[in-house]
Amino acid sequence: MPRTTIHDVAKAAGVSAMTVSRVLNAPDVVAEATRQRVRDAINDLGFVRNASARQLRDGRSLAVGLVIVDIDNPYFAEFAHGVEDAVNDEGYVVILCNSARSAAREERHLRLLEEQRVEGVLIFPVSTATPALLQRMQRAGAGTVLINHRSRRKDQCWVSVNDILGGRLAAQHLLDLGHRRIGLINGQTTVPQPGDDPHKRSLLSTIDRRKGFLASLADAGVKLAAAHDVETEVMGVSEGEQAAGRLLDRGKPPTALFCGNDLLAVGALRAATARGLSIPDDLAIMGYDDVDLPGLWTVPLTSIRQPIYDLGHRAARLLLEEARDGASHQHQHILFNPELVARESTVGRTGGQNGA
Amino acid sequence: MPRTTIHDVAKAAGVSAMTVSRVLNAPDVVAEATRQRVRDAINDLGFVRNASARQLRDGRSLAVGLVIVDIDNPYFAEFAHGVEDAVNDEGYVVILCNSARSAAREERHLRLLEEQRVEGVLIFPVSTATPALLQRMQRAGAGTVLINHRSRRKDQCWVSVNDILGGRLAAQHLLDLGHRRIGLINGQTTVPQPGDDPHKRSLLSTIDRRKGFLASLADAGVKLAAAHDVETEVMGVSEGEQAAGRLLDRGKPPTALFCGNDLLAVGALRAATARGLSIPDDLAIMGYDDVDLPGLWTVPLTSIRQPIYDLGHRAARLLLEEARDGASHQHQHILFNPELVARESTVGRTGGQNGA
DNA sequence: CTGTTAGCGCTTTCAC
DNA sequence: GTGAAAGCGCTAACAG
Repeated sequence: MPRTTIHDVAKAAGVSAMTVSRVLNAPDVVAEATRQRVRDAINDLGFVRNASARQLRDGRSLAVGLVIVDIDNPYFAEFAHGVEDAVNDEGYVVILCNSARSAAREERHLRLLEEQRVEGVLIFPVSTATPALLQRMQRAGAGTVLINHRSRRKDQCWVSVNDILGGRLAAQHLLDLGHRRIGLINGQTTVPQPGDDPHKRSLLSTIDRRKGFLASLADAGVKLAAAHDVETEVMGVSEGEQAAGRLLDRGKPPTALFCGNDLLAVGALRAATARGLSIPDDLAIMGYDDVDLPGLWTVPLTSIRQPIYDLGHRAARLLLEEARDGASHQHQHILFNPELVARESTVGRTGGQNGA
Repeated sequence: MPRTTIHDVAKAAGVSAMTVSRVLNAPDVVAEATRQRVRDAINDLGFVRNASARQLRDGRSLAVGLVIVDIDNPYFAEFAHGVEDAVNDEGYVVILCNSARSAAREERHLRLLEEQRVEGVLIFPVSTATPALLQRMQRAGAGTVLINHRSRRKDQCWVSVNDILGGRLAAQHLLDLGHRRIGLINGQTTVPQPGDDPHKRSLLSTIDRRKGFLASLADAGVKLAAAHDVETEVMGVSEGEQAAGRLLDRGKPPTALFCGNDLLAVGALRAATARGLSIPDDLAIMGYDDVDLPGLWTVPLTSIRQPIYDLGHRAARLLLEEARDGASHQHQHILFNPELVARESTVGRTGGQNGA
């Protein structure tokens, strides 16, 4: 059952293919009567135009690629949501690629996207080879926007959240509450080297959160004790629980704990609760990301909120802009500011000024 | 900066375009020396073949569409994960569409997918107009697989989870524990009518869970009191909390509660805890879906697990199969079985046989 | 083993 | 206002 083409429609309406094309793309230049006849034929035959053919004709593709790191992480779902909304408004379609932190998968995906001649690529880069691959696509006219990976190069757009500021906000909040013995549980923060196994590389955001946190402590003349400074390989609940346990079972435990993401913080809450500590009186705990954790109702968690949906939405618009501007495009670097959301896990039941 | 084409490569390697094409698609039929020369040229020029052109040539598209209902729901993320893995293995790409429960968006997405000439569509249908749209795509050779929507029609593939069985498992579990006064908190279960506002329509899965639950109670000669049978418009935590509150504050509250999904169950846990009830001694609570709720550590929740990733993986493979078979395809209807995961919220600290 | 021809469905350009 | 021709990049079918 072959597809109806523009020529079938033309024949049915007694016009040329060109006229049908015009009805589709510039209806106003076609005479009213003709236009109606063509429209009827389109409906009768159930004609749907072929994107491949249009694309082949004029290069553009009406699709953008989105390469994320972990599809099961709600963070990326929310980001994807923002992207989808933004590009659909413009009639584009999103090709979803889950790199799953594998450099090999990421490269394969990029090749597929390149074959598809997508208008652009939004990517949370994993592999160190990625920027080079992206450059080829850029030269061919595609847009590229890196997310949460402030590239050293000035020749690419990126959109990111100011994690240094986020780290500062966290430290400042705990300092304001009077804490002076503050612990840190975070992911690994060795500076990534080009040769590193991508699976093991530290995320820039993790490094920056620590950096901002330490800077604010230093400003206040407060020291982070080595014993209160723990890093975990994976930033999950059980790792947070173990790390907090080690930290709490030592001589002089901290009175407050900043965790590099919310899952670590949940683990810490769990360890503290298991030890009979009262939150936040014995130990204040805060996280980062402000992820929605529907199960977490016993102790609402103070966190640093990132505007994730907005990040996705803005990045997608930037991408389309770049793809349209072509060579004349000025690469942009957009930095979103995170904000503190104070809840019971640090301020107790009384003072939830920002609580949700 | 125009793209390198197969002809540029041909010229550089001193062969015809056809030979380049063969190196790409059937390397063995090309002489070793020629093959190598062509490969070198491909690398030197950074050639990447154009999917639109191939597609236009032979109809096939190397892309499938995935239309989901709520991208922020982890359920769909896990499903998408399964789909992505399955189709990537075959060199396909996933076009992600978030209908957000809007019939209008869904229809628009389907049109875009049709224009893209995707090989097939995986869809959690929302609009009642959808089956008809899908039929046109089927006639044009695309595969279509409906998820969790056992179509009455035999002319479409579907993949689904046996929610009636799930409801039975839940009831049986609570009955086995000796409960006879059992409550139900569920989403709305009015049978959907074609004319209904899609936003208000009950999900088939919600209806089936109830159906199975009631059937097992009936088999055991146990009645569901009207006062213990509550439906909420939205299946979220706060709705569950309210519903459970109403149910618990009445005369003779149930000793066990089955909730139509895990979020409702979390709300119920919350309401019960707020009233000083001990779980599961004063009240046993169970949910459905077995979603991963990282924040929920105080009372691990008994639930009914759906093989969501597998569902996505299987559905995607079925889709590709259908697209390849063409007219000779036998439509398949696959029903997965859910399983009980017993945890503390019903069996207490001792007997977590399946606990995670 | 390799090359030539033709055409997939659409739209830009130029004519009428 | 409308039509005819040409070509986007690729590959099946048929030579050689």
